[in-house]
Amino acid sequence: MYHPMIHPPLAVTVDLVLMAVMEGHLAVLLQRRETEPFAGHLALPGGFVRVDEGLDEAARRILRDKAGFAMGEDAWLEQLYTFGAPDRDPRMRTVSVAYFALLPSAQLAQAVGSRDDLDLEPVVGHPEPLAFDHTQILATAHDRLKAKLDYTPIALALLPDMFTLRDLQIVHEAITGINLNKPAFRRRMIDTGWIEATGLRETETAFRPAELYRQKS
Amino acid sequence: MYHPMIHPPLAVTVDLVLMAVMEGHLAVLLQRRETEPFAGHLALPGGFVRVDEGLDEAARRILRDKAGFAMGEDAWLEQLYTFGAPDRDPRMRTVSVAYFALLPSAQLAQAVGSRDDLDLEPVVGHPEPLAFDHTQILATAHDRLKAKLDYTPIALALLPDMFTLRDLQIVHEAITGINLNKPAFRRRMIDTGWIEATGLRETETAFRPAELYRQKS
DNA sequence: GCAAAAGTGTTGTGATTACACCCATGT
DNA sequence: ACATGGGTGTAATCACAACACTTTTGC
Repeated sequence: MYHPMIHPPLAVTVDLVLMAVMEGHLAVLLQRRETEPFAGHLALPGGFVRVDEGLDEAARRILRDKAGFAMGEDAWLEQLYTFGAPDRDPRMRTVSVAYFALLPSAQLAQAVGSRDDLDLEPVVGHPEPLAFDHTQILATAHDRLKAKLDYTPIALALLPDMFTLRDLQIVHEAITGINLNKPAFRRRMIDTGWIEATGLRETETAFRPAELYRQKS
Repeated sequence: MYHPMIHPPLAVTVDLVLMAVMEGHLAVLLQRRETEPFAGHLALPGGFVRVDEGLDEAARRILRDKAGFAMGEDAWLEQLYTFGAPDRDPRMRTVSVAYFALLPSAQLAQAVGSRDDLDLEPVVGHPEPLAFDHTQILATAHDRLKAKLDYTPIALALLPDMFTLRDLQIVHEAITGINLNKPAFRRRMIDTGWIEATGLRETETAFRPAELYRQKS
């Protein structure tokens, strides 16, 4: 059934779409390529899957390499889609299992600040074309994020442990690009049961401080 | 960056979850294995991805091999998820890109009838464990199908070109396992805009014949 | 007390369901 | 005529959004 001569094995990679919401805009972590092909272009971070590690494991390893050890553990990480067009990498036939990961902006900013090769770019209205089929991968990740916003607590992965309802609304607006009605949004979020009030308040605010919420259970 | 010695390539396969609704029950196409490992177990049909073909292309080739040429073209085919645990195949490290495909029951029954090695089994309450991680792949496919039922016209892929609203309701009930209210279901389906009345009627029915609908546009 | 943002009450609308009923057809 | 399933009308419920309003805080 299986003959290596007839069915040569392929290179399998993981590409990572690591996103955060910074100052009201959805941003993605990119890496400037120094070698051909696509030298000088921005690309998603990625790497080869090792023979003895699973796909999720490989994705988490790459996440730790880019965002630092501490962030790797509790970040939202989810398989996105697998891209395998024969000509997607001019060097060789590769199949790339794309993952997307979400981090609070503070953690991602800290990780990027300490590295020269990493770059945060806006997801929407980004002018520069990415290397390989990474523009398509990024679009797929953005679509998936938009779709899951309404029926999963995925947005909470983009916020710190405690956050205000306004913070949460900003995250939603950044991802969908749609401005939401404040009272409707508040009640919709509270009704989901995903979050609970802490009893604590914002500090160092110019005006009335808002209540801090946290993820439930 | 890429050293074949350090990053040996992996075997990449496509596994196919080919489903249909037969007599009110969701069924899946399985193949009895004759060789080790898992000899005698039922398994999803699959095959290796060739170096010069894309993933969708490989999935469609396998679909044609199993269901016959004519069906391969217009069947619903969609990438499901990629499974790559290091020990999922005891022979070697393989990464399997799972696809799911949908066919009208008449077409699938015809394809299976002409082949001894193929078998249609119910998806729910199937007692026999499948080979490899195929039980998990099948469960993932069933979940995906349930989820997409409400916001895509995916159920129409399980029906012939013309069908009654009762047929469509049976398909929905078979997939979700939930009995639906007839008038509510009718109107919900018509309001989606996915289907249109043809003006034609069922024939050879014992009682009042129902109107035939077809997919719009 | 004023500005600014947090938070709530009220109403309207659209989607969906449940139930009851009428309609059309073959025997 | 009647049994059977197709198809429709009506009312109740729910989710959600829009808007106006009150409340709370720092200056």
